[in-house]
Amino acid sequence: MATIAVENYLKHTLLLAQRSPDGLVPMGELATALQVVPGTATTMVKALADSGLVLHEPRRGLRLTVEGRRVALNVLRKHRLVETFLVNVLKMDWAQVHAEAEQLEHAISDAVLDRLDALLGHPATDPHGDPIPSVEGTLSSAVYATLASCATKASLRVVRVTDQTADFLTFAEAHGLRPGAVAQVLDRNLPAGLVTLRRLRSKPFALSLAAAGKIWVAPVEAG
Amino acid sequence: MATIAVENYLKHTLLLAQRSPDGLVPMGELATALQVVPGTATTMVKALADSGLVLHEPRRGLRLTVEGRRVALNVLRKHRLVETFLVNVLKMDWAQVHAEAEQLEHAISDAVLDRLDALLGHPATDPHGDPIPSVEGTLSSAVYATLASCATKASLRVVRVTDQTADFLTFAEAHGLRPGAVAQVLDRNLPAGLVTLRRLRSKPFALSLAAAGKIWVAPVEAG
DNA sequence: GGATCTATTTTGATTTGTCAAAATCCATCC
DNA sequence: GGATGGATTTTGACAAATCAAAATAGATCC
Repeated sequence: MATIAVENYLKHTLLLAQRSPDGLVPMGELATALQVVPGTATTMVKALADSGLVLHEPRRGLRLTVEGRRVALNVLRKHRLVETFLVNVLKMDWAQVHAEAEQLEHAISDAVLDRLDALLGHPATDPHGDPIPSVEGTLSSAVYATLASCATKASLRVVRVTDQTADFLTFAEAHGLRPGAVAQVLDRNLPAGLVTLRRLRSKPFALSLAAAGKIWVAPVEAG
Repeated sequence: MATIAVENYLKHTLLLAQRSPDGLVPMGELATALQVVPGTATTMVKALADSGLVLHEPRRGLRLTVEGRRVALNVLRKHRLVETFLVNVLKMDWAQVHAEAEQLEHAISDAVLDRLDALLGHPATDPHGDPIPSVEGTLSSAVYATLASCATKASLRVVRVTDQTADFLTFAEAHGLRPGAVAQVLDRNLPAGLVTLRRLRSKPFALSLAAAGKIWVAPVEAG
């Protein structure tokens, strides 16, 4: 069975590969994500390649094999279902649950995972709006507009918050910016790098373009 | 923070110390419990002693320090609350949950532990009847009679099943021998090493003295 | 097309936890 | 009171994962 370190390398490779068109992940990005020095990543990736979990293209990067992707998706599924459990059942603060899930994702068995999934009603996304991989190994890759790129004035529904930092999530929570919330962009000042926002019946407030880009939104639908 | 290995050494030391009047645990017992060779236990115990978690009395054994006991109780509390959660909430088979909890006990934070404890209604024992250490670090050490030592004919309530082996728990479950069940010892044949038992309205059945000694019982009380 | 810069790899060392097997201690037994 | 035997400790080795720092490969820039 994969060690905790192996699971982490594979999970982060999957997450980084998602934002790269060809699925090739540079060594440096992986090392940064895992908070190890580059040499450590090289050593480990070579070992993963020997185990058939990744393909290593020296000096270019790595990509997951089918088996590596399978393992990575299973870990990600555990992570996101655990987060959902911690928020929906244990009522924990969504800013904390990422750190908790980083540990638990390596400790829960597939049997427990299945029970949790059933208890939670087979959710499609976690509390941050991140898609939960299915048992069969499919992962939604839907792309949405963000508060930095969407049309102004229209009513929009928040669908995903793509920054797991506790500080950012606490800020978002404080302004009601969690999946399901409805808001509209009042103004976007590019030179100043500011977006002005209003939630239903609340006071307008501003946030940076960088922060706004982390909030994914969709048009509000009937019902 | 304590590593997984350290937590396991301390937890098993606590469990073994409970069945020793002076709290001294022989090296060999610890090594057997942890499934390591004796030399490994010696090495590790010396390291634990350097960290102030145990006292090592060379060639005699080891005992927990106050700090070591504190850590061990916290791990044991996690283990038993997780087992309770897995059985009571996720409805898992009580024969499986010990193995699951062995992993999870090292991955759940104190914050999650507190929420779990509240969700479960602050239980005093786990599904096997093993006492759950309190947040304050107290652990019931109540001793009961067993089906191998109790009076015959009297109605008795099962309070604890002290063998976490999946096979044994499956056997016990099949005969309804879980905490709360009521049964009476019909006969005890010492030369044959057999105990004959009957649960309310069920057919009598026999089990070995060794097996009977693992089932703890108390007099049935009114209500 | 050579100098330079940056990302990556290599090298050597460290920590943690483990095993195999040899050495040692100590209680006990004649 | 020395031989025996079982538990414990010591010794030397190893695997996994990491870091620091030197070496190297590639891209880029005049």
